[in-house]
Amino acid sequence: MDLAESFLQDKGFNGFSYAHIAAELGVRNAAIHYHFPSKEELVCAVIQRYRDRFQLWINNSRVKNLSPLEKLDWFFSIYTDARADNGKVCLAGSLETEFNSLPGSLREQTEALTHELLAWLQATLQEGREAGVFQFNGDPADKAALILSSLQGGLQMARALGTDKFHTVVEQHKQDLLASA
Amino acid sequence: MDLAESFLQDKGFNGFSYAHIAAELGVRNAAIHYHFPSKEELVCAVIQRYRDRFQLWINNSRVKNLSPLEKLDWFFSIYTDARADNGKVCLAGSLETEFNSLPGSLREQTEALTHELLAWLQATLQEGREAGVFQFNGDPADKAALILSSLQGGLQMARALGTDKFHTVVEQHKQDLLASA
DNA sequence: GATTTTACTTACTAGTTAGTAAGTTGTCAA
DNA sequence: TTGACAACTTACTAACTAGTAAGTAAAATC
Repeated sequence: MDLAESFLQDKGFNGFSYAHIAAELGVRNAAIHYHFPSKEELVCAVIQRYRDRFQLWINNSRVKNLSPLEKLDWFFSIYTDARADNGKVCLAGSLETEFNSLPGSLREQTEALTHELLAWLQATLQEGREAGVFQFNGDPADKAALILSSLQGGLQMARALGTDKFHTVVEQHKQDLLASA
Repeated sequence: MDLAESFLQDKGFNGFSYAHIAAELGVRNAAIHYHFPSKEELVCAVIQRYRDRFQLWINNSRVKNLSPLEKLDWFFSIYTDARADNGKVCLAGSLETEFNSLPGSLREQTEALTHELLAWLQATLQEGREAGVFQFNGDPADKAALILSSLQGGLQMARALGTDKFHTVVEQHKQDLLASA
């Protein structure tokens, strides 16, 4: 599952095969089919684990007790770390790009994951604005969609243009949110 | 080439084959290999055509004489139209997601295309700010990267969450840029 | 100690992939 | 009228794809 997740973020759903994972593990194709009968089930389990992990994180007191700005920094660090790890891309973003060639259950998982990321970001933005730390126009839900989409897109853009381009996007977001009215 | 471009935006580089194009055209695989010996050459030609088309557009007086706000609306409309056309995704964004499994020449093309999109957006933002129409913090290059990344990411997110989510992202950008200081 | 279960292996299938070689047909120019 | 060429076709290859069936060895259970 670690390898599947890594390949997903690296090459996309259509970019890796059982053979790639088997080779890396030093086992045969069939060994993976034993644990995950179909590719759909394998990737489904990977996304589910990713979702569970995110829920665990945001419900953990170590994140829950952070200030809005610290929460945002923590969230950004997920993407910065992904970028630092061989230019990996957000799992949700990778799946969305291939959404139209994805089996049904994976579309649902992708949708659910994206909703969960957005919901948390929206709540954090709202919390920060109410605390007077963040400034932005309009609905927190819209600003959350803007930020998440640009994080996902930024990771992809960084592959063509380098890590710096991604860091400036993150910094620009912070500058926009923290600019005094 | 039209079909290849469409498939690229729909399924990604690893998501379509010669057979898909041949079937749609009612010809055999080999007929496409006759015109484009390798998939790399086919996709390379598609990106080159896309780049040429963009250069033609931005150098055409119909776009060149537009106001900064109208230029921005025109740029956004490229993405809105793509979204409206069966949920297609930005060509640059699609290629960047699979960047790590792309042949060398396609990486260079993707890089060049992204640079050209960014450069035009940056110039337009700068022009708008100098004309007093746009307000934003920091370097126009950074704001351009933020906007482009969120357009690319937004198109992908819209696949999972629907067209509305993309429109709110576009509206949010306009609101941010036009907000009186 | 016998039996079941787990985690594999070897060996395979049917379908798809990009790509090639050689033959066919229609058009157009000399 | 001939010949060249463009645009295909049929027929193929080698590699890869997800997925399966049957066999095996070790560990856990009874």
